[in-house]
Amino acid sequence: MLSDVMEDYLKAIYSLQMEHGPPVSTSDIAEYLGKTPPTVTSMVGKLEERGLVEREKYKGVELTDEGETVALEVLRHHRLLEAYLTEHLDYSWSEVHEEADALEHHISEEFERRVAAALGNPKVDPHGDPIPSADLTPPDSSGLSMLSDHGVGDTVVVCRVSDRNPEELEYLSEAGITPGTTIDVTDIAPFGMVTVRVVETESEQSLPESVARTIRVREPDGDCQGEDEEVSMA
Amino acid sequence: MLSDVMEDYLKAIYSLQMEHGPPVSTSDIAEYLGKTPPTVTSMVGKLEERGLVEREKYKGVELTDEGETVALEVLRHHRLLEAYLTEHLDYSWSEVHEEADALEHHISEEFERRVAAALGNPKVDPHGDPIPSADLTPPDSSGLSMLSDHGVGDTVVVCRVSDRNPEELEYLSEAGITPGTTIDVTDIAPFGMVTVRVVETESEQSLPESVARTIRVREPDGDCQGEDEEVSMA
DNA sequence: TATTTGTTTTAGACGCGTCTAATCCGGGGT
DNA sequence: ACCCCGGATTAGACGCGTCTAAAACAAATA
Repeated sequence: MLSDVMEDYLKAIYSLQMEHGPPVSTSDIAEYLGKTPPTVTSMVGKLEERGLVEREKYKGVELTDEGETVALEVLRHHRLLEAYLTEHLDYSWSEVHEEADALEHHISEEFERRVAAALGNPKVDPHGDPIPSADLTPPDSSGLSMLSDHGVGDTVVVCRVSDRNPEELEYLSEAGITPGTTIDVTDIAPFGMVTVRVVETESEQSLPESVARTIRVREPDGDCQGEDEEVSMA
Repeated sequence: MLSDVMEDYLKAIYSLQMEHGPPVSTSDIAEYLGKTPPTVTSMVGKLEERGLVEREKYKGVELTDEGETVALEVLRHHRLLEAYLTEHLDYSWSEVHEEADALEHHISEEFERRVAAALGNPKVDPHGDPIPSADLTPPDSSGLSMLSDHGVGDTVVVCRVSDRNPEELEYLSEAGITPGTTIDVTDIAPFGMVTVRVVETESEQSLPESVARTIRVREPDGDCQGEDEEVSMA
């Protein structure tokens, strides 16, 4: 049986792989999880023994298929919980992440099924992140780009925002930038500031590039890979 | 911050105190939690250092007020979860205990509040156990007796059944013995078997004395201390 | 009172997950 | 080709929660 901590490492490695692709460095994992690099080295050693990651010393680490499956399972729990809390317990958009992090390791398969059923098997969570399906096949996230990769004049639709930072989330929520929102890029300052116009509210918002990098968007005519806008938000 | 494990010990000591009164012995705690006595001795030492229990060496242990408050908090979580799972996620009577045990340590105060609100602040869980109030004052369980303490001819109403054993719970559920049920004691065998007639279903059931001890009952005209039959069961 | 019996505690060990301090690569610059 | 520096790993420690084996104790019995 895997410990909660191991699951956290696998989830972290998965997320980092999604962002920068493998291999994932020791220090990136350490930073992501708030641990020291030696701690990570030691833990990664154990994950390797268990066949959950592949490692090349001094190079970095990559999930095996088995490791990825575990990560997807945890992620499924996390995102189903986020959706459930939002939908049925009146949580706001920015409050759910922490709660889901605490619960994701401790729910049974039965609970997972019932929550999924109560939600009607949603495909995305309230942040727009895809919820891995029950069979844990890797979701496909092609067709999405980072808002920060777009230039002035581009019009895009928001698909996902990162759920890692509650303040950021709060801010975006205030600004009306949520999954489904259409935005125009109106200005890019040289010092890493992106200004956008939110089409729905006619308001302009400036975002630091660090935030723009966490916002995934698609072309106006495209599809967020897990299109299913039935999950509401507060 | 208290660990999950410490919370489990406090909860166990609380339950044992409810059953047999203080002091609670090392071996009873060990038995209850499935640990060895030396493990319990060591843990109890830590709880004592933190002021959560009072201990007399070789005698036993008793919760301090602070320790009791922690136990009640955990118990509140547990029982709210049991009620919620039964009410909103379609769990059956006998399935909820394990799930609640896994989750009780990991929900936030916010979650507790929202679940309580979603249930309409119930006073008892599906097994009939009183849910400690939000202010964590000790619930009063006077007026209840054990079914095993009654004699032939007595008529009583079931208030609570223990939630610790799923099979037992399953059996009682089948037998129609649930909180609110009225039963007559029709026979007591010398080898520890109690036979009762369930008034509602007109059926007779025989129960080993060990089970009869876990069923709390009241006089037909009395009140289960947390009377509030709005929590249903499956 | 002396002994036996059963429970409790002490002693010592182990794995997990974490840390700090020290050492060890390896790639980039001179 | 050499050195240097930043990131990675090893070494060694610690607290937690657990165990087994051995010692200490209390209470009942002879």
